[in-house]
Amino acid sequence: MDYDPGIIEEKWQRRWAQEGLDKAKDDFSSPKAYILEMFPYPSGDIHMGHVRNYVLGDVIARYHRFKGYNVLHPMGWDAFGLPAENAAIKRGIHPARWTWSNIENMRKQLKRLGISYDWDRELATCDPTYYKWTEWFFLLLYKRGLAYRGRAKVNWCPTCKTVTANEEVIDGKCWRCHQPVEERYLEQWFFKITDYAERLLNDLDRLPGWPEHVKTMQRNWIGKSVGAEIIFKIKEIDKDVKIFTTRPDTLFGATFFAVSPDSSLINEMKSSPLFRREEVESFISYVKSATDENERFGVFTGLHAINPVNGEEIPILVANYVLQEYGTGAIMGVPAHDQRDFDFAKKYGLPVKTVILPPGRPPEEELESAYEGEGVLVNSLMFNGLYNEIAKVKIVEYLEKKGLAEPKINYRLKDWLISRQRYWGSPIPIVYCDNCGVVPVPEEDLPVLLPEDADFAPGSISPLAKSEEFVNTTCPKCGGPAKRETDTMATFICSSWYYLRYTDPHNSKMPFGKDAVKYWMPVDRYIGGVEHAVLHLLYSRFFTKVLYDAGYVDFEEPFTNLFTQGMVLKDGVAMSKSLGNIVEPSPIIEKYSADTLRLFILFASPPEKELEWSDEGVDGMWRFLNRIWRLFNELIPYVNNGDDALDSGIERELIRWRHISVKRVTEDIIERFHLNTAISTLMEWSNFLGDNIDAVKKVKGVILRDTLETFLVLLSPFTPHIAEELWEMLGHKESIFREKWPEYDPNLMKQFEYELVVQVNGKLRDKIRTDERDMEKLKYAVLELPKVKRFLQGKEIKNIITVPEKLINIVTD
RNA sequence: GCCGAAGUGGCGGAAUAGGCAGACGCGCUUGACUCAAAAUCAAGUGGGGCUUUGACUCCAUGCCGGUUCAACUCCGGCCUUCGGCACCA
Repeated sequence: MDYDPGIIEEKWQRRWAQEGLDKAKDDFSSPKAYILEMFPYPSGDIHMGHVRNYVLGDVIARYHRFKGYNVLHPMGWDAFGLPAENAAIKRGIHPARWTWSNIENMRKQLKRLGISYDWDRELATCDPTYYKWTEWFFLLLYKRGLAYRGRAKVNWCPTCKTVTANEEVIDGKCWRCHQPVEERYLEQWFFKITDYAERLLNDLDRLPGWPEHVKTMQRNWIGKSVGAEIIFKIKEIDKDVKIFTTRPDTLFGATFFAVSPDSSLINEMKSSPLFRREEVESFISYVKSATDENERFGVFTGLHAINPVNGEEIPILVANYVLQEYGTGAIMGVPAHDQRDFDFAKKYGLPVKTVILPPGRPPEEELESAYEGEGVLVNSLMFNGLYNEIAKVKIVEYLEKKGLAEPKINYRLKDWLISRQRYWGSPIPIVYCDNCGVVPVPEEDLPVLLPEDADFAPGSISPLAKSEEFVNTTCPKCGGPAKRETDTMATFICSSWYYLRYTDPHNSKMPFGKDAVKYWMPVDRYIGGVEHAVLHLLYSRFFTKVLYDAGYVDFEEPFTNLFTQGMVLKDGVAMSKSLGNIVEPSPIIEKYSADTLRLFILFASPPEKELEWSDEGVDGMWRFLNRIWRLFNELIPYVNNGDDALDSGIERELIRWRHISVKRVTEDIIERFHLNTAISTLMEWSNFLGDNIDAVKKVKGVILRDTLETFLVLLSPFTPHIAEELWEMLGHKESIFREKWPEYDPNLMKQFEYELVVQVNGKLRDKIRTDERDMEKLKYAVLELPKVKRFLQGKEIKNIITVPEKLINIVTD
């Protein structure tokens, strides 16, 4: 009988669903494992990246079920977002219809892969029963003072016709459409994630199960810098201006003062007759149109700032490299100890004043570049001779007493802009009333439903604003006429809490039940792409911390272990429509089988690395599965051999292979997550069986049965269908997935005879097979080996190194 | 520029605690089966040397050096590639 996966896979997928094998049990007393993969955006089809992500998760989930855990392994849809609207505009289909039909299709594709999800817990963020609670979260943040409306410089994507968060702008381009974004000043809704900057940073240290590079990326993004704010007086007008610096120790070296072209100080300086209005204004308009962003430009304003520590007057410049949105939008320029200031000073002929000297450098030496390292203070009056790290503190303390400075920590992280001027998202449950102002929609009135008949063609205003029926409402407070907020929420809000919803997906009273969350959370294994290292993963951590503070959960981090898989490549580059190098999963499944595709994806590369697609590699996996099929068909009749069957060395070998393989596969799955080597172990094992098939047929039935059954259990997380079919052919009525994961016994892994490596001066000279385990005896025996003798000729033995049951190294002079 | 990861056959990759470098798979070569092909099976496959073709020998894990009886593995320095951040004061 030939391996016919079309029939087998359909048969078992149906039966597993009937039996409910993959359902998580709401029995909160047993040990649990929450295995989660990042849910997909329902774009239409599952692609290879999804396959990799979900097959990896499936192996882990199935393994944990074998180990007796109550496993939660759910799937859902990150279903709000722009592509639905764009498709709607292009093809005249309603975003909801487009989305739901994509979900339908992709669910089918995932089921065809045999991924063991608990489909009863499926969710979609665009479903009102879900986004009701997304709105609830908005209100929670609003109540806690973490959601506010503010005017700020924001990123506007002209292609997507909406604003985006800083996290969504990569190299000045929109994360979704890769087009350049524009700056706009707009009033928008923000989440105050900066309130959590310190905790988001510190708690990374409590996540040993996260990859270091992801934590580093988050640390960089949060961008903490410790320093001080120092007040400079403007000489010509009566005005104090704060600057932020991480180097207060270099304060005496400040030779100029600079503000950003967007600084409000520029306006205020106009009151002075000395202000060089024309130069400054033409400079600003020049800088705004300048294309070379890396070139530093500046212009003297005509005014001066007074250094608070020594009363020195230094010129105030407007400089394009001073950022308005970081620190205070003003800096002190210390050319001697900051490379940017140094380059700028050289360009405009500003003085360079050394105030920190590394040991051994004469103070009069002219600098070739800024010295940014440690040293001792000079030219700094009463602080001279202090080590700079100490001076940092002393100078701030000195000025603090005079009310001219205070220690300050700045973060690069900015508040999270969450408004989107688009239709297909969760409404923001806010009402504007002429009498009462901004009024949150009461919880009992949730959800604020998206109007179905909205004109969602994007324009300069949100599509919801064009729906009279939606906009016009009554004020929940005074009952008077009021207007609804017409922006929708960023979709990253929907995905910031979905992992909580899976624990209790049908709860109509709350976003999740306390007991369910307490039992299932945190997620034990979270698997997904590294592209969410900052975005989704930072936002989710933020949400969890807010919930913790509000008393809804008793943990502060949602994902205990995080795994970021590598990308799937074709011809060395990521698969993409524009390159036309996409390999679709479905035709591969049709041509071979789901098991073949699963096996290839797992075998071709370790999970964290990039995976290069190979048609020949898929062929190889297909051949392997066929070999397994034939091997089992040939051997299964012999599992009924009696106990009087031939007892030969092969039995010992079979037992040894079994225990070694169990150990290797188990450790590869759970400790190293190297599924490629787990599979190669199974290949080696099956090669051994195939190479010795005539002898294997003659062993005792119990031993053969144990060999075949153990093999199938180890194989089943990777290729569940073929394993289940062969399991049934071995006479089992119960599913293989109700089995226990096999144990191994190190004593049974030992070879009676083993191979001893013999080296002379660290070079391999011979190998001998022996059952002798006493290394002292072997030490002298190997000296008599002819090959060893040859290399010892005329040399004196200085030492003999032995590694038990492994190696002997003879060292000569 | 700063931070992080990685460099091993023709290719994907293995070597888990410093102990046989190249497991497993792909590809390739040869053979068997076949009218033929496919499929399958068998053998071989890092590079070089040979006036002993061998149970031979030398070289080889990005480069240079070090530690060690022994280094893909540890240490120091460099090179390259990829990823992240980037006028963040």
